[in-house]
Amino acid sequence: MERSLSGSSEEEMSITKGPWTEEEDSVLFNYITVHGEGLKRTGKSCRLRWLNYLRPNVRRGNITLEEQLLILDLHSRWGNRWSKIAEHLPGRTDNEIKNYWRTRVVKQAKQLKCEVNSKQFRDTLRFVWMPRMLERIQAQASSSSSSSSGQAHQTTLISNAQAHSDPCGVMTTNPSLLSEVSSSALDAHAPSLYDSSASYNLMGGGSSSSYSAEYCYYSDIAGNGFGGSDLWTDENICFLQQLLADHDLS
DNA sequence: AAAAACATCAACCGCGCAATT
DNA sequence: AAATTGCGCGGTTGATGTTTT
Repeated sequence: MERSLSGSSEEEMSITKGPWTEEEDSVLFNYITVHGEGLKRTGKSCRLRWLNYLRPNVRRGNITLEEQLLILDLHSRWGNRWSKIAEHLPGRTDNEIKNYWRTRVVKQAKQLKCEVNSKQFRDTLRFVWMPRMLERIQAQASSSSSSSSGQAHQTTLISNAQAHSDPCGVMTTNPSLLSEVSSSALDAHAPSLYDSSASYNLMGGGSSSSYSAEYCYYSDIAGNGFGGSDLWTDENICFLQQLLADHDLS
């Protein structure tokens, strides 16, 4: 499998293998001489501590809306391939993403009494949560653009969100992060848990007409959308429960 | 104020693959 | 070619912090 190959980034390409040189032995020997064998930790534990905590540029906490959106999207393609997903979120570890998924997304599925992998819940994420997140991201971008340098960024967001008609085009909003999505969306090798004809089209039309139409309906009854800084509010959960109940009737 | 319940997140575990002996 | 060792992954646990009763 690709598992162990997945870490084939530049840094790891330069890893030295094979017999140790005298110089390497010397470096290791000097290091241990200075610092001692010290830690009563396994190599595995040290590695984990370094990767998830001590490594420079590692980011923890406050997962942004853009990151949440990206996680949901990439998870819909790759499932629980946490390390692969993490490659697309600079500074985030697979562990952190996994935790986010379990503590936030799985929790919400439970509240909605859905299986997290059920079509019902995946569709809810896809056609309700993700468009909502996108709206919020756009709203943030436009509100922050009134000051300083946000102007160009906002223009990009809006033009991308409205111009793209290809599947997942809506996702190509943030030049820094979300461009990852569009490139991976074009990757023919990327398996998707969803059928390939579906799309994130918010405006109706396209190949996912039934869900797009539903989304428009949801949008109407949802009024101005989800408020607050957290999308996973009680209010929103109630809304979704209602939504799913209605959906069951049809 | 204390206890219970819940949420979060760092760390551990076992497995499978790859590299090495 | 077989056995051993090392590594990275995903699943899970448990300690700690926070909220609710």
